[in-house]
Amino acid sequence: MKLQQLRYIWEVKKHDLNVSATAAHLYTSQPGISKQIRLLEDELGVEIFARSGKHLTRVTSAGEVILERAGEILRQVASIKQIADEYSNDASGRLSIATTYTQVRYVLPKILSTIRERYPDVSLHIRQGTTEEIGELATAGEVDFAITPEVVDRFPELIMMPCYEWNRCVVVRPDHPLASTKRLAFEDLERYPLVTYDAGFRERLPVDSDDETPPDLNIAMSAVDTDVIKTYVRLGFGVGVIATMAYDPGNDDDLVALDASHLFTPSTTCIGCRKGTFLRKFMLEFVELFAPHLTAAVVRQAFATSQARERDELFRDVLLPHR
Amino acid sequence: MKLQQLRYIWEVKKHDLNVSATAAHLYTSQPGISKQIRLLEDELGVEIFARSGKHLTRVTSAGEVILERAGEILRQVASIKQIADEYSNDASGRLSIATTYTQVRYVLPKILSTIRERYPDVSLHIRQGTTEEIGELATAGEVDFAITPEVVDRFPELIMMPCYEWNRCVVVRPDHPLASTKRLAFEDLERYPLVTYDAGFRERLPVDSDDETPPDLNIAMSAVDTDVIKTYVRLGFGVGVIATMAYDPGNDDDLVALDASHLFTPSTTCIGCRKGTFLRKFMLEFVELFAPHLTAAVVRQAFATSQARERDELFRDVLLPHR
DNA sequence: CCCCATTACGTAGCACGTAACAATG
DNA sequence: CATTGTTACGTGCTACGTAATGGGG
Repeated sequence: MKLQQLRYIWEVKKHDLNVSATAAHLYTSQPGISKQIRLLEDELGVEIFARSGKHLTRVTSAGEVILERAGEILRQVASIKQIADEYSNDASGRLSIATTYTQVRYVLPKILSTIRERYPDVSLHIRQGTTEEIGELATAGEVDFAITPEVVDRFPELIMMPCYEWNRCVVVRPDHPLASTKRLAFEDLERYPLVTYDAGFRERLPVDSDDETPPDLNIAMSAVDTDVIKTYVRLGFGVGVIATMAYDPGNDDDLVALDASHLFTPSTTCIGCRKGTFLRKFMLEFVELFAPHLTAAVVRQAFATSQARERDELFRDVLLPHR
Repeated sequence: MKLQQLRYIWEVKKHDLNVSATAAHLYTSQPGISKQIRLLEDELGVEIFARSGKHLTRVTSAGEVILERAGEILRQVASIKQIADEYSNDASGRLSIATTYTQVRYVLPKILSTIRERYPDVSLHIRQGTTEEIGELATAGEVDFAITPEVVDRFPELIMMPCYEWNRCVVVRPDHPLASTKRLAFEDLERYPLVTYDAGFRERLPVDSDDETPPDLNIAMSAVDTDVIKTYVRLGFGVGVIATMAYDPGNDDDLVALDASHLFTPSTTCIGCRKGTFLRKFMLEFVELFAPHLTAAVVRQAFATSQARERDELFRDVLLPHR
């Protein structure tokens, strides 16, 4: 068994069992991959991929389990390289983050600038996606960190750590009837068409209602991207509901922002990464810059705690003094 | 990075940094190992072993972390082979167990005979040791199963499952004053020298005393091996305290056995194996033979539950109908 | 008929073994 | 001086690339 063989089966699966495409992506020949897979299967005495004639049609049941382990091995190999890099040159490396548009656009710039200053030799890689995609990227080990604008617990391989709570605000054109409202009421929002984040992208608007009446909101338009929302608010499509941190007093003063923190339950932004990830110095610094209570010590402790419940307790204790 | 290189550094560490000895054990040349280790270190840009002159003196700090990951990789590789074996020929393979003398001698024979009948092509491997050694063997992945005569929670990598409770009995020669005792009292034991299991081997005798007075027992002799204890009881060294299951009515009728279950708190025998172990069909059958409530479904669920507390609850529920 | 995996074959690289060397205690 | 790791060197294996072959949809 060779590491390359494991890499090959892993990549072939990732490329939907297309060996040619895999070969192209790995800059190698396709017969080479074919051969190595066959050799591995011969050595193990089990087919990993089922073939119909000359096509790989599906992963066998044995293959499923083997691929899982292979993935784990490849991640460990990657982490060994990280470890080596850390000890040979702790100032260079790679930091990859998957998150949402709002984070990239409004929160990360300042933090990543600081990282760039401190670590000019660390290359930064950002990927955007839905909460679901972010979680999957981190689970697959394709990015180091997942930053989600909500608490997610459906990725058991990830250790998610709460960073900060955020609220929503309402943005309207200055000529909109709501523009002069002092304190926004929920009924105000029901009267006008809304423009806000995609349901499912972020969770549906979490309404803060004591009575259990379902909110009768009219979502006229939704987008994944705060700037798109603002644009359509500017065009008069309706009332925008966005994250408070996405209102930029400098650039957005052609819009009126109204606090809506009393209308919606606050959300919690979380940062997380895969269990077993080797955390490099600059990664720990990044996390601490992003959420000052998540010091290296706290993060290490969270990683040492295998039980989600205990981690929750840890974070509760750590967050308290920061509120 | 090659799998062999990882294997080499792992083995060299295991052989106390002696490359020559490692080479001998792996039936390869020692320059080959030296070279591969150097190559790996060059590739990673970090020394894994610190050298003074021509001797490997210690593992570097980077090496510590790397070796940990390397071990994990090697275990995953082994488990891939297990998986392949399971799918290609689920009736042949290897079953290795680390446990104490009493288990090997009095409990396992019947169970292993059944396994041998059902799976004549499965080779069986038993290793004996103290509770500590058993746990370490299983943690290192050198045996599939650890069977301990007590509950141990100091091996976080192991998933330990309770099997059955057992009590102690007292054995004496027929001419001993206690031989005709109807119901043994604790004071009876205090009057005579005792021969029992090594303290530390099994935990010290767990005394069932309502009053908190420390027991005033006179351990005249201790051994790891029940047969040794019996032998010395036969020679008149004193009163033997052994596990009930270790009294064999057929062979031991030259000794008188007295129930002592009311004098000592019962112990719980546990079986466990390393997290992430791929459990073969015959392994699951073995576990179920050993502890009928630990069916394949229960074991799988235990493995799927990462949190020790939740596992405890699971076992509590599963054990109830069996008591 | 195109796409794709397998087979065939040649080559370059490398892992491994033997032998000589160096350093340590 | 014995033990142990490193360097030097030769060889056989094998991974990989190119080219040709064969099956499926």
